[in-house]
Amino acid sequence: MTRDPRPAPSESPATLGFQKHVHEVCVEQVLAIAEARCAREGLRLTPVRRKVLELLLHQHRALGAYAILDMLREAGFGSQPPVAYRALDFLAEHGFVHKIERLNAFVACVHPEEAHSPAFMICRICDAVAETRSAPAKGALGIVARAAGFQIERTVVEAEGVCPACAEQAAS
Amino acid sequence: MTRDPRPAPSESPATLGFQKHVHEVCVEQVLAIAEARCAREGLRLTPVRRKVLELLLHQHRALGAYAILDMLREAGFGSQPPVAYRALDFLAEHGFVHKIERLNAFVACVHPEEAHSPAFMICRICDAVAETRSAPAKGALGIVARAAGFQIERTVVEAEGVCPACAEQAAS
DNA sequence: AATCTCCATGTGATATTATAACATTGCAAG
DNA sequence: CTTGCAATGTTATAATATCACATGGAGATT
Repeated sequence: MTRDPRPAPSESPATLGFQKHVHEVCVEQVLAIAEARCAREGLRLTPVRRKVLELLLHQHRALGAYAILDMLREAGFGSQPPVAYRALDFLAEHGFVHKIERLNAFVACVHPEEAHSPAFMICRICDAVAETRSAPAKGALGIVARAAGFQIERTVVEAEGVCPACAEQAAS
Repeated sequence: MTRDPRPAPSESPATLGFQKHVHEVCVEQVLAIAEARCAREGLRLTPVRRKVLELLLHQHRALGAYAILDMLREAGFGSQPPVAYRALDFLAEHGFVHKIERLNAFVACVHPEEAHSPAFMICRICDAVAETRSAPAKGALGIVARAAGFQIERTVVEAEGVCPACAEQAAS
């Protein structure tokens, strides 16, 4: 059993940054942006890669590589781990998806137009993930790093806690 | 082969926050603090747990659970994964060690006197890890989280880059 | 002292996450 | 056309992590 047993974050019109929104629109928009950027930069958004991005966009939550792999198999793609990992590597390398280190899982990026340092809020109850920006290198950490002579190349910023929907449920 | 093939961070009087220091002193100090705190709070710093903490203190770098397990075996303790993971769980739960999510590995905490939100600088060349404090919930992320209604319980802040020693070596 | 209880440890088995290595395919530049 | 190259497919295996159950030891209870 590689499928995730947790409850999906609320209903299908899910949460983005934990707010309601019309889901199909955001999926289409981001896919269009991704395609445009690939065309512009000479990247190849092949069928597997596109499918993986699409699968992740339909969730505002993190999916493990093996959950993705199951879906790829169902969609008729190869069913061995490297198929999923290679697509994820490509997407992550170009900023279309991010890896959530805390969960060993992946989420679609919600603003792939440009490079950025993401930060995440992860609900420990429903696994919903909201992305926001961070600039840790500009803050206290950046000061410490400069003082120590450490050159920051990349940052991982993940906050774990309870999302508004789950907090409300718990209160009731 | 579960041992890490990377070069150790400089010589044995290693780096703490990437600065030189007398290593034996800091090991002893932290062990003493840990023992005092366990006594005060009724926690049991058993032989395995103490050994794991000691092993980690002798490195200012992250060690994987299986590297630790190898050393435990050599020291005559049990050699199955749960032995290492249980000791690490205990130590992490009480803040004596931290897990570096980016590396799936563990470091000893350098100031276990009190609860804190750690932040790390990880050298991608030598795997040295320096710990500092963070207060991400107080900064930009905290503002976003409050606005979204997200309750932060715990944060992961890890910066990856190049430590001063490795930068110098690369330059030469 | 005997027993009970709880927590820690030991151990075997297995689940989950990730990568190595190599064959195959398909497209595009020359 | 064929050569080269990137992507994909597939087999195998490595690395990380947990489950389940047996054993043991220290303090509390009788």
